[in-house]
Amino acid sequence: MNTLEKIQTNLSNFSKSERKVAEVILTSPQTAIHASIATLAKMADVSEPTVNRFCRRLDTKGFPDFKLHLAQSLANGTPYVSRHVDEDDGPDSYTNKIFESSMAALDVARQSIDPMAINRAVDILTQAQHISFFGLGASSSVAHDAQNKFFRFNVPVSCFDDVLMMRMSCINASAGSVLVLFSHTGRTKALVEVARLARESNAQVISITAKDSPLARESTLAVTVEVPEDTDMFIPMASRLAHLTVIDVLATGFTLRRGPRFRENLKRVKEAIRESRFEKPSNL
Amino acid sequence: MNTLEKIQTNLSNFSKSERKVAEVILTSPQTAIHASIATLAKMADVSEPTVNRFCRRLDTKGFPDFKLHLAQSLANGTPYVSRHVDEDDGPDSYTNKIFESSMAALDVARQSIDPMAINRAVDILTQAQHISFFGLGASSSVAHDAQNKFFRFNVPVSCFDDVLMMRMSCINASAGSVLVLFSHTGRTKALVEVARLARESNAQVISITAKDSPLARESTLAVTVEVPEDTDMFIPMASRLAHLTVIDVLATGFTLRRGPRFRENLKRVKEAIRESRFEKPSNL
DNA sequence: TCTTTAATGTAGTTAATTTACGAAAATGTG
DNA sequence: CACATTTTCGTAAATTAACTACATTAAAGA
Repeated sequence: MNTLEKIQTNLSNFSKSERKVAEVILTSPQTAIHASIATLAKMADVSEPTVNRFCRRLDTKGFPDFKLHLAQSLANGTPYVSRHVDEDDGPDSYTNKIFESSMAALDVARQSIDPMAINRAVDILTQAQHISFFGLGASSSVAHDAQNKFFRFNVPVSCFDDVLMMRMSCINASAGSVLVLFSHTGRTKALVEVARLARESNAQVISITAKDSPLARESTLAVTVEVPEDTDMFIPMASRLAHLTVIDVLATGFTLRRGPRFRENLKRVKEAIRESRFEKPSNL
Repeated sequence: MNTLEKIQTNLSNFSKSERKVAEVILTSPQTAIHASIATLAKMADVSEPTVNRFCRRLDTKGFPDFKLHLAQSLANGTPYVSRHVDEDDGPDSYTNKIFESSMAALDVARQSIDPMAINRAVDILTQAQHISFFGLGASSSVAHDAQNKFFRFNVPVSCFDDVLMMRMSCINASAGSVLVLFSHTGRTKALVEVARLARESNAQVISITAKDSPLARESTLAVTVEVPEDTDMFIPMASRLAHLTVIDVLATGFTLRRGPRFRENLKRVKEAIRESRFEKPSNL
């Protein structure tokens, strides 16, 4: 709940003087955020510490912090909010809603990711002798994408979206093998089983999945991602986007770790594709 | 213009030290709004007055006022700016940059999409007797994802990431066939050729690609998407995300067109997967 | 009415921000 | 290339704002 609404709802819980402060803020919030604690106290006809206590009561660190929160709740220009598609939405409407929900989901995912986990994952990946990407169902395309990306790095990669192949691959895995498993829920039995098998072969298992999930527990390293999934649609949407972005992050970390000379290599890969394309007109 | 964008655009107008401050703020704006001027100065390795001058340069009354503006722009609409990853960025920094760039890219893509093209694409898809998804290279995983999604709709679908298979598939295509081609550039010779072949077989060709590209011209319907691609990295990143989101939009349009009874079907598909998963603890 | 507790204000303390000024760097000029 | 001028930046002092501790008052209960 945003701060302004919070003031509104808690109005009855405040003491007499605190309510005076609340009234002033609700009447002209724009003035409030630019006022000093002294000014505001005078406007509400209370003492400065009362204003301060009022702020603390709203779970803020103090007056300046409170102003920050208030400012944010005032800037309600409908940010990236996940919005549900309605039955009677037109193309224009549902297109926007879905794009906005996707952006909102990425935002949530971003905040939930632990950069240290990313860093450790990059550590492991850079030392890998072979990287395998595994994903089932909707995550199989994510795994394919990862393969495509890391293939460009001139690292031995493979990718499976088939449980039997995964299991066979695990048996042949060794200490230098790194497996990257993608699963939104982290509860797909077959995949959790694969993680266990792989670890029995001393391979390293990195999972991109949900926090505290069976898969996360079964992995050497879990990069946990929180994604708000719109369950109305019964189709995973946002989680793929988040996982793909995690791939981008890992790939970026990988290239950074390898240094500038390595990037020359990427350039050459890209140039190798060029001749398969039609030239762009003149302006470039 | 919001404060964060303003910092981004004026980056070149700042002096050396002010730019250091700008970098710190752009890297972690959330930290910045909660920091004191002293902390921020230390983070940017400049003096406190420099931070203050930086604030004034952005038409604010001073540091506290600046924080207020920044807080608002963080809460507001599109605070995300596409930013390049630096050589010496840490995991925290590049993770944020990439997520933010992705969000910014989706925002640009959203604005560039013509809802009427979406609508027509949905028209065509709902009437299809068979849908094939084609993509090469980085787009092959996009095509796979589309297949996975539309497969749930109980529509005959196929997916190819191999040119020969695509061509064979085109020969066998008929009037009821719909091909969906994914290509960021729209300049991949092989794919443009496939589009032509398909149309010769009277199949409908929908392309998700760049505006005014050879592929767009060769298609029955082009859903054109503009994506700001960070060419520094030599790896396609944002375009896949945008294309996947377009898939989501098309799939959504598809289900809406089919009506509520159709969505019951999706629910059943989802429930069919359930038993392959570990139960979630008790709280749900 | 007295006691106890909660609420509020006063005054002092601490912390943060801003200003004034001077040094250093950068830029332009003879 | 030396010198002058302007811009940039930092140090230190001054100012302002915010917070704490404590005293006082009001309210509630016995």
